[in-house]
Amino acid sequence: MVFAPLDPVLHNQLRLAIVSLLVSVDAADFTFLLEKTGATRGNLSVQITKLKEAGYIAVKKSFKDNYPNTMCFLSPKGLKAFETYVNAIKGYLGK
Amino acid sequence: MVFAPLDPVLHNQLRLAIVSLLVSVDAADFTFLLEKTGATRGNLSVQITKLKEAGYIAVKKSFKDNYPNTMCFLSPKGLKAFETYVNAIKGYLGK
DNA sequence: TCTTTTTTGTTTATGTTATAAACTTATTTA
DNA sequence: TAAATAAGTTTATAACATAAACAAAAAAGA
Repeated sequence: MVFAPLDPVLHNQLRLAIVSLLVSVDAADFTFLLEKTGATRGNLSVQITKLKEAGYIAVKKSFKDNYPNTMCFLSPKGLKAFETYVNAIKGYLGK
Repeated sequence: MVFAPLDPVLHNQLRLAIVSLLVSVDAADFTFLLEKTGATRGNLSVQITKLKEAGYIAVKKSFKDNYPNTMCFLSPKGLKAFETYVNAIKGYLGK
């Protein structure tokens, strides 16, 4: 048995949840992510920024119904990193 | 889809690897864990202590062939925590 | 026998991270 | 026009992860 390194960007509860959501929905705004993850706004904001800086997601800011709207999209790099992470951590989970 | 909280004791690469190993071998000494995980001695020492403090493993120190020997065993609490963690993180990994 | 190396760890130092609290800016409602 | 709501961002700080430094005893070499 070998323990593959775990991508530190994804080995974080909230960032992993965000990317996991984006894999299935392909686009999600700040409020949606807030509701689905149960995170605080501050934490969500920080982790979105980190995922963006890592190149794992793209972020488009606009206005929707007069309010700011932050839309997140998974990038190919993010998808690949997620798949790699999933395979890596499975090596830790046994059987 | 719901994102269960991830036990912070286990949501760490080295500690997860240690517990993962102990699930299958049921007893492992310091040197064995060192080789299997590829960790540094310092990091391994610290994380063994944390797992012990969490009550997830038991540690027996003795002498073997004139050298100190640190033996680690998974506790029932540790096994349960590991199983809970495995189920929890699977909810993040999709499909 | 003396000193150098090896073995088996622990302790410490420090840069990083995760998170909530505080703050911001604009909008709607009373 | 004041208060409340919406949608985020910035900042402060405690906790964490890790490697480097340290320690103590045993073995090997000279």
